[in-house]
Amino acid sequence: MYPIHLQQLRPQTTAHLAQTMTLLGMTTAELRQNIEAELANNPALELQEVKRCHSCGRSLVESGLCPVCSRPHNPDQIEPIVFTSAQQDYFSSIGGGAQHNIHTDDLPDDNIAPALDLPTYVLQQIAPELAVEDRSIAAHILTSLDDDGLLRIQLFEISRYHHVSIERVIQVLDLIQHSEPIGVGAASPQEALLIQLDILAKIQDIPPLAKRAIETGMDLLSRRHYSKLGELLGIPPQDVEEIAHFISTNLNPYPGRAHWGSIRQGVEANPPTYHNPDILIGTLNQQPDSPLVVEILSPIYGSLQINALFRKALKNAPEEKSEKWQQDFEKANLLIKCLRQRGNTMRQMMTILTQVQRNFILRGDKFLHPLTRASLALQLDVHESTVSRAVSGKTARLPNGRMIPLSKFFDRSLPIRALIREIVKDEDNPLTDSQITRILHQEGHKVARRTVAKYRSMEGILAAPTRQKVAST
DNA sequence: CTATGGCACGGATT
DNA sequence: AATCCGTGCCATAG
Repeated sequence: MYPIHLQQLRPQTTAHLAQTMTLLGMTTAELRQNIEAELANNPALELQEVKRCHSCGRSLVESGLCPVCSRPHNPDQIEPIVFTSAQQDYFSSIGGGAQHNIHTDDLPDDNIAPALDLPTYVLQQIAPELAVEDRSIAAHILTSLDDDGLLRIQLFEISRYHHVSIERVIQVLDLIQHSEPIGVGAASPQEALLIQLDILAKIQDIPPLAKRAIETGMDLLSRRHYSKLGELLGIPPQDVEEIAHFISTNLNPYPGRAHWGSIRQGVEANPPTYHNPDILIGTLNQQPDSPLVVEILSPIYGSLQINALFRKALKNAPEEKSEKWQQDFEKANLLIKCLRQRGNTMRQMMTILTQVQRNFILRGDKFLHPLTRASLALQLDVHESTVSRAVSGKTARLPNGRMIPLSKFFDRSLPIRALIREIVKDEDNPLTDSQITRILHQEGHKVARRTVAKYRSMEGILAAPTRQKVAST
């Protein structure tokens, strides 16, 4: 149905097949570790580094404007960033200083950005605006972020450590807080919300009292005591509800946290994890009807190839080394091939996924198209397990900045859960599960009453009798 | 008596 | 083959 012609590469040997499978099952971050390990102990493998734009991570051809992020490139900005030793360890261990972009001789894959973790990601954005002297301050701040992307240490500690004025630290921090994900480096969830709100206010209308609600009624807000909050602000509960809804859909108190959050039995049970995206999905120039742009992030930065010297040496290798070298050579070769294969599979998969799930990506949970891995495998003409592996563990960042696990594309229950959320939101007085079930049936969703109850609790919605009446009748 | 949540079973999915 | 998920039945809470 969909024209895909990327099928040229088929695994030929069992070894090839096996390794392709393992690589496919890996996250970009895991893969990076693997490649780095392989680079370290296989002399046949060589990495040709590529200079990259610090703001968007694209490889750099010449100076001038970066074609992607349209910020000025000039060679001065490309100099390596220097950190104190501890930070340097950190950044190099996560690959911040050395991200590499795979490509092999005949596959110039240049529109692949490196996979980043939070500190590196932010750093790259602010690098162009960051004075060289301030880099160590930025690094200090970024390495001190907690898992939620919040800065829990005191500012004066930083200023004292670097012997600079606190104002300067604040300047740097400000820069950080205003980059993606907006609000990173805030001292508290509250502050993060305020920053986000501020920025949002410049782009669109926001509820007038949203700011005061966050400032004065933060804990009421987070505990969902809307009626009390209403009293505090002097407005009816419906308005509070509206504000709360606005906040929960547009703002994120934990900027570093992946947004898909823990949906387990009502309460947030499992600790939220921050994942680096493996895939970025974006829209071209914000136009709603423009095609979706998909980037499959590459684990390394540079091009991976067989070392030419090694190749030469292999031809007239000493007898006792010959076999070992040959092995190394084949291993390296295999790795490169498999990586290419992996990228290929991912690309094919994402092509279809973005076509099928376009509405979901742009318009939200309600529009998720029911899809199983099996049916996708059929379209791609690959084995089901291939799709399974390609999906497992991977995460994607949507155009609106939300992070979702790739498996969400296959979640049957999602659209129905979204509907339930909506139904309950609009209800006048609490609807029982069976009533909700009836409404869903009218909408054409066949689900059992019991199932509705499950979804409802998954969404953190209380049972009907416990739910407070919203309507002021 | 009604609405819910727990447990467990079977079919689908991976 | 293992796991997940929807569903039915039943006990219990209101």
